[in-house]
Amino acid sequence: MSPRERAAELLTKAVWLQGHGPEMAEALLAHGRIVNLPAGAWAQSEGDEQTGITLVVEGAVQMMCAAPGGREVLFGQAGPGVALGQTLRFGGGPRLVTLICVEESVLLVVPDHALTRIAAEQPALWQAVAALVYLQLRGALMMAAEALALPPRQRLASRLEVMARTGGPALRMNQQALAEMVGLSRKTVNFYLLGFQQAGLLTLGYGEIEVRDTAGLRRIAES
Amino acid sequence: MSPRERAAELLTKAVWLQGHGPEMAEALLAHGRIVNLPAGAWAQSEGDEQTGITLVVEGAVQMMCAAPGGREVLFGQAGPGVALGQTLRFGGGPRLVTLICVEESVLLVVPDHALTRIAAEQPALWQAVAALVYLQLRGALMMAAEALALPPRQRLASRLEVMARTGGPALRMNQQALAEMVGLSRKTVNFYLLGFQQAGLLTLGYGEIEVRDTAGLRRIAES
DNA sequence: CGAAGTTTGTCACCAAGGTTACAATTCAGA
DNA sequence: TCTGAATTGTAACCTTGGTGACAAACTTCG
Repeated sequence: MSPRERAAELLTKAVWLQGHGPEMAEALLAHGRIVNLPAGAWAQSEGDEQTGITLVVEGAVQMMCAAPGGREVLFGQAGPGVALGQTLRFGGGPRLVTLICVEESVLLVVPDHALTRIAAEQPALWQAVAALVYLQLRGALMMAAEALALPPRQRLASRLEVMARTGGPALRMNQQALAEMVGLSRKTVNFYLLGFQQAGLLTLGYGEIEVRDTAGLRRIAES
Repeated sequence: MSPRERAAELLTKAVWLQGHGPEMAEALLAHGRIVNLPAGAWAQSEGDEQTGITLVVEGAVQMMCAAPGGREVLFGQAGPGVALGQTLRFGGGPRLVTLICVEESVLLVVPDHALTRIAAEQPALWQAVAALVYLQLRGALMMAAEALALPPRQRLASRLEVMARTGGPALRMNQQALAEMVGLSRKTVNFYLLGFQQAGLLTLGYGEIEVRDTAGLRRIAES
């Protein structure tokens, strides 16, 4: 299957496009651009296309976010089907999220001006964009709440459960990256991961974590 | 000035409504409802009006969010001018944010069905909603990044700086609430606050914090 | 196969925040 | 004015996660 066909399939299944008919997905495909990127590449780095909607079609990207003090905080990893919406129009300031490919990836990029053009014919596009941003808001808020209120072990379990649920049970990331995502040291993450493995909740590999029992992880997160 | 006039003034200044002309603010006012609530009251608790746009006109509300384990996490406080958009349409699940008045407050509530009605005449409304949600997303992401990456002292300074910048220098909240918002114990927060006061960055009162030097707080947050 | 680089598992030491508790202060209402 | 509730300031003790370092295991590429 070609990347474009794959993107079309992902768009038809996207929650934020439900109820808008196939013509909107087609418009996004028509006005968007398929981008191939090698591992380690920065997405969204060229010219005015820094913002708009980005859909991960194949591969995986890490999501980084700027924090005070010039810190770049790794806060998540996204696989095929995940879309990100961002724009410079509202509120100004620099780009919110930076994407970095952790492996060879294919993205569908629909820049701001393309969105404007689509909206000229399909005003409902903004409703879909609002839905997309709202989904991201939900995720970000949950993450913030977890980071503020959950103790380390529960926090780790919760994030593993979320990532396994949204991106499949096989998580391809090393423990250093995972540690950054939950705000802990690698040592601590390793310690708890070994415990989870002992309990049969997951299997550890080299640069990989296979989640085997999401319900069990959720139970820990809620404890 | 009547609450309705005050709401109109706040709407005309709202970032997320810029570029949409006065008729959109008027429509929100016309289809919205002014609600008076006493201290301690739950906002958004009646019937189908649980979601939509809520604008704080007078007073102050605390924002809570559900975390795993039935925990309700206090993550912020909003004063006049702050708007919240949320909806049950996308992604399902329970309401994202719960509002509780910390003092007698006046809110403008524009429920989902009213938004739909306004959008029938002004399709650009969804663009404004997308902008509003995007503003919230920015805030939530920054909060998550801070919670994950900043050490306690920097985290506290950063949140104080943000709240002083968006809601005025006089923060009316006790140290217990502040501690929950930054994910620390009251003891630790009290310790750092006394240090900040010593450095002349703020003044502590009974249930109140007067920020005097936001630049200084930002310097600490970035250190 | 062999070498280089990455990732994991582990250690001892240490700093730092959490817990629990209590006294002092401030405020609100009778 | 007086009383009770809420809030702040503070203490001792203790758990727990961070730091820095290093060996072992794994992967990859020549």
